[in-house]
Amino acid sequence: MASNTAHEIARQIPTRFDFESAQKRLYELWQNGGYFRATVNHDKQPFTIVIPPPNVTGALHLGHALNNTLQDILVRLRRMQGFEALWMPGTDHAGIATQAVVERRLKEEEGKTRHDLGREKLVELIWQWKDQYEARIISQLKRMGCSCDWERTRFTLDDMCARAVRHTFFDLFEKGLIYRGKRLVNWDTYLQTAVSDDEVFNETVKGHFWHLKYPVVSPQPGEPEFVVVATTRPETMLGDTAVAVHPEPAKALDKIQADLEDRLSTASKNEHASLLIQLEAVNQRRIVMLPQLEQLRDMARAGRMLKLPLMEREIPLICDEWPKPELGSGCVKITPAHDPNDYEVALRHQLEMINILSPDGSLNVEAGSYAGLPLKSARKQVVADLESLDLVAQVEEREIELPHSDRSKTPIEPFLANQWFVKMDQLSQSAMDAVTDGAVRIVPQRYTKTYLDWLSEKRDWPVSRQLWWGHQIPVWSKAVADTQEQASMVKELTQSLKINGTSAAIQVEPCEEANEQKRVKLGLPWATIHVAICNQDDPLEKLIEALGFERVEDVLDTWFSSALWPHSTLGWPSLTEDLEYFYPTSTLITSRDIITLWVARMVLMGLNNCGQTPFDEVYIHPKILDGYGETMSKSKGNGIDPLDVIDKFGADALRFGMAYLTTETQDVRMPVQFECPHCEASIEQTRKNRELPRISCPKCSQMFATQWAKSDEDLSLPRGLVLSERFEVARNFCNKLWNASRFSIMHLEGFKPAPVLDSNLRLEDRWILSRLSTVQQLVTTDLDKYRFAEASRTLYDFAWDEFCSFYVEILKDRLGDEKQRAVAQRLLAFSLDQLLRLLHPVIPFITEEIWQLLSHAAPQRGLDQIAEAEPVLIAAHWNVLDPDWQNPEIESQFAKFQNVLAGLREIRARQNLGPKTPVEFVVRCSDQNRRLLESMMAYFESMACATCKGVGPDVAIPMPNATITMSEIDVFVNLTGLIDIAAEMKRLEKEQQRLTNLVATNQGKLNNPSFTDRAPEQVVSQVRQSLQEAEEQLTSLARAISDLASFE
RNA sequence: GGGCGGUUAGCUCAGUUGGCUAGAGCGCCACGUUGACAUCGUGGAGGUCGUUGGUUCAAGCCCAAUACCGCCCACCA
Repeated sequence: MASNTAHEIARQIPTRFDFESAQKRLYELWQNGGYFRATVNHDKQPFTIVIPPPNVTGALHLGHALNNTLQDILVRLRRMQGFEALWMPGTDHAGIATQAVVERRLKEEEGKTRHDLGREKLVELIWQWKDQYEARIISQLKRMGCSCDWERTRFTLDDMCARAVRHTFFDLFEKGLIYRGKRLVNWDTYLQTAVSDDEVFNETVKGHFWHLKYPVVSPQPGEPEFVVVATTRPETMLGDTAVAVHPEPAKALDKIQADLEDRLSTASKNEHASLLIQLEAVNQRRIVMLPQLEQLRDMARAGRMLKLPLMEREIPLICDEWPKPELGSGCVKITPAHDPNDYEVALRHQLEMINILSPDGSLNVEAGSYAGLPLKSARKQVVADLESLDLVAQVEEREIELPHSDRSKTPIEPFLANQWFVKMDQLSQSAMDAVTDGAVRIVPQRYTKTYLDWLSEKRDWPVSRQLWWGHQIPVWSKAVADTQEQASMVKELTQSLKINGTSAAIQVEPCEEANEQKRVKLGLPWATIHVAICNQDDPLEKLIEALGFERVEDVLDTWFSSALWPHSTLGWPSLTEDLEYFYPTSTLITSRDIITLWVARMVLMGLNNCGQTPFDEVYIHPKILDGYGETMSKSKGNGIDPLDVIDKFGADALRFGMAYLTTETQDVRMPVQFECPHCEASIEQTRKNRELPRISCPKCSQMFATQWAKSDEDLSLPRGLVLSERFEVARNFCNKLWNASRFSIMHLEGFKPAPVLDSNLRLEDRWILSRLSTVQQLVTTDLDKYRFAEASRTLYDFAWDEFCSFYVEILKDRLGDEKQRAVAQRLLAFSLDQLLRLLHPVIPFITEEIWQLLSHAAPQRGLDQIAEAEPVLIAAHWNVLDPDWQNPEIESQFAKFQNVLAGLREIRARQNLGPKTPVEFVVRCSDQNRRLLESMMAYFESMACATCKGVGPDVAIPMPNATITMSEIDVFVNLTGLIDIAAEMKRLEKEQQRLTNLVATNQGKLNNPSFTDRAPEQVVSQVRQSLQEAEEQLTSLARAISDLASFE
């Protein structure tokens, strides 16, 4: 640019913000400038956020957009406030999820399973996948404007995290807080791994309820020939090792009855009926079933046996409290290896546990002739065989809640396996204390209950996964045959290898089968010796492997490494400067579904490893749902891609939209629309059309494809974007800001910086400064308290309704006046500067762009002190304006001007006057108000095309007129030659009605002695004042009405 | 079964510790476009705050009951 006059610069500013090119350019400007970098700086206070690491399974969705927008808003705010702000980025290896995705692709594309590849090859393949998706995720975060310190980017499986994982594992192992045990696990037969309870969801499916008859072995006279048991999974009967009956059926029924009666006494009407029905059922059962159950109980006590059909095995009838006498036949078949409750029963009664399932979901040798059959066929076969033996008493149709794996979406089979656990009692307690003591504060507070309830169960955490993708458990194990071998092996390890020092530890796990005979019969070892090694590639590994130890194949649950995230990313276990300075982190921003899985575990691991909680505060943000209140997901087709929103509306609009929606409630609804790629029409998404591969646009009748497009024909169609109109608000806001700034900069031609003298400030200047200062304070406290929606709303209203609609409009006049221009320019540059700072954390791109343009036109600016503007807004200071500028008196004076203006505009609209039709008016008011309004006269002209012909207590009232009455001010618009009397009369009468009602309610209040006696004095006087004002206005109005009537 | 949210204008949502006439955006209606912005401007219509009862001088807000919608946890041989 040869001559950089402000006007020329401004002329080059397009009327619309070109966000696409600006986003790229500005992001590079920030990144290359090193503004995202955070380093230890003891002159500053640290502010740290660790990103909830997104899974490397795929792309970011709208939930991520929300989560990361909020984090970036806080980080940018704190950076501007002068904190050393660190936002630690990274991704999560997401064990099961990622391996599942890659395996599925391997199957689809090459028809191979992981076993065809082998562990090493598969892991290598997943690393490639990870690189690709990590890059994609990071580029998405960058496109959103996230100001992470990218040089620190971590991955939960990188060397730094691996080191932290091994140290943690070793520490817990050494303390005896990690152990191996045989447990029923949720077996995913598709992925062939155990999944935790948290990775299981229930789905209601249609199923059957089979009632099976087990013959009693040599029944005595009077005894039944069969015992009936019911099951939804008949094939599991092959692994039955007992049938149980309640030891005290009568007592149990009594208790149930007592409970029901207890509840009946406090029940609501609705419950009442259902309780009565239940009571009746218990009574029935007492009559019909009790004798039978007692008989079975006696048989069980006598040690009677049953014959397990098909397997021809004798199994005992036992007494246990698990079967509920009020349900079914009152008897339960016990399948210890395949049902969690039965497992507990088996432990109590030392029953044999027969696992009939292979890892791939087919039956194993324990299933006798059914071995090799997949579960489904086994079920059919078992039922058919039992039917042919007439051993099926009954089959019911029934809806069954079936557990499914969250990852593979296939049914879960309970399965007995060796697993590793973390003992939770102490650790949980420490994490509970951290929250109850206030060391960690959860916002909104209601979520502390979720957190505490879950932890208080103190259930041990199963941490092993039969996967290849993850941190392999650093344990080497060896079975020993007897106590001598055990002793000599332990001796060997401790003496010659000096294990049990700082870097390796031993655990001896005795065989879970206490019965020696059974143990030998089952071929189980005497004990297993486990050695955990702390450091990677420790030479000790080779040495113990030479002794016959084998490394545990399992990997750790992903959440194990995630739990270390706040300190592992800062260098723990080394006591780095970073760790010392940035830990504990300041706040964690996440969604509520991982409060237990992640937040709680981070707290307890942080306490265990660092002795300090990992963060001071946790903010839980809402979930985004579609217009039907359903969660968004790609599999439903209602997911909005944040990149589509960025492409269509810009990153700032995405961010503003997100912040604007972040209220205190649990969920946010976002109606979803397709956008026709041909005509840009917006088509409301319904449950039906969101499942279609192609949609015909109702506006232009052309077809477009959706994410479901599979056929070549559909794929050849252009794809319709999935968007929400809720981002339009934000886009429009950005546009408004852009154009107001464009106007401002255009009018900074000839700008000369100089301090603005107090005497030069007009009412509107004091007003905007008061508002700016107030808004700055409001926004700061709102953001401090995570009230993102309120902060955004305040900014939106201020920027649009006050800065644009009033201040800029008013300045138009002064900018056009040579005498006033210089001061007006200084004020305009200054207030825009202030506004941009306030908006920057939420909408960083557009504000930075305007900042740069503003600095071209007005490089030095200020109010009382002139200074060079900071070169980039991202590094500008947040607090500039003195709170002393806040002035309620000025604001209320300005409100009078606004009211008069609004009144004039309303009359114009009512009289249907074009914007250029001039009108004249007079104002009747006190001298004080006269002085106030006189200073604003020019603006009535410029903003309402209205000329004032007189103002004061004794002005001559023009006739005919239109009147606006307000407190202490009456405005009369001269309507000679213009008047639509009927319209004006209608308006006046409506106003009269409103005031009459107001007078009536206020009078009613004041006539009520209990109100005047009991309400606070302030409230009473407010009502008195309101009444007085209303009455005065009513008087003026009555006069105006009669005048108008007489004119007619 | 236990817990947690929600129900305010046609739609999506605000509404601080109870206190003047319950607000916004979108949509709708009317008018308006040679210089910041039609992604705009000005004005307007539109609400018995889910229902019932209670506390209070005063309830969208507090209490109790109830209906519906949603989420989480547990359990169902």
